[in-house]
Amino acid sequence: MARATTTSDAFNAIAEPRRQEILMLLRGGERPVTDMARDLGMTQPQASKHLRVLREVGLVRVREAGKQRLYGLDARGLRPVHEWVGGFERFWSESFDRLAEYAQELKEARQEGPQDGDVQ
Amino acid sequence: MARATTTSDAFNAIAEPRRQEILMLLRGGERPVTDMARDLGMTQPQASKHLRVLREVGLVRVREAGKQRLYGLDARGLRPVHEWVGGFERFWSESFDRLAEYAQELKEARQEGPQDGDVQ
DNA sequence: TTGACGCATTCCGATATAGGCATATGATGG
DNA sequence: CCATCATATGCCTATATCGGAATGCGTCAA
Repeated sequence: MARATTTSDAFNAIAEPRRQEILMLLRGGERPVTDMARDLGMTQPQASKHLRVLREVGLVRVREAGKQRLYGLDARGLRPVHEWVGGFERFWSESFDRLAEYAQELKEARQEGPQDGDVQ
Repeated sequence: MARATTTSDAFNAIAEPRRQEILMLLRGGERPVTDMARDLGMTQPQASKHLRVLREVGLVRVREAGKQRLYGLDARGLRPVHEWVGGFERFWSESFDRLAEYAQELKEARQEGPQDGDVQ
């Protein structure tokens, strides 16, 4: 098997830096493809492809306006992501304490038995 | 080119469902590899590989304990992700309203003249 | 020392990108 | 109907997975 499809969910879709840029840009309002491509320093096909992915996971929507296609943000799909990550909030707050805790455990372990240490 | 490396940052690392499961499981405290593999229904090599990725992006740390290697959560790396996604919070709240808003803007724009857009 | 156990790594195959480039498709204005 | 602008797609290459199976390696107990 290979990696999960970029269109499998919001997590995978926003993993790409370029797509993150697009989403941030769209917070400023709807915009046509070529404009975005220019502002973000990418080619038009590149922008179109990334927008396609974002569209497939529902993070952006399109609206036809004459020759142009205005892409707009539909951030609802980011909410689940925010909540999932938020489920770890208390852990990154405690991180420092926990590190100290581990250091402590480490010393104790050393005196008791053989040795150990942080690997990595 | 190919997709960004899974170890390039937390965004890419947590895009994998299996790794999400691991992180969730680790909220319960440190655990040895085989235990996790069993509980999550994956092979030991699979668990080891995913843990390696998580280790490389700093989302977990290891501690040697005799034959075992205890993996523990280090959620600090998730904070930036949470904040980035949080930057869209007001948008998923307004989503519905904005859709209506856009429809409105659309009509107005049509009567005025050409078009433009918010240029960030 | 030997064997069992816990974990990491390596090799393999199938797959899905991301980017570059060329081109097809659509709508618009003469 | 034609030329043009705005987008979407198709094709191609290099690359990095993910899973599976086999194996290497360090630790522990008898």
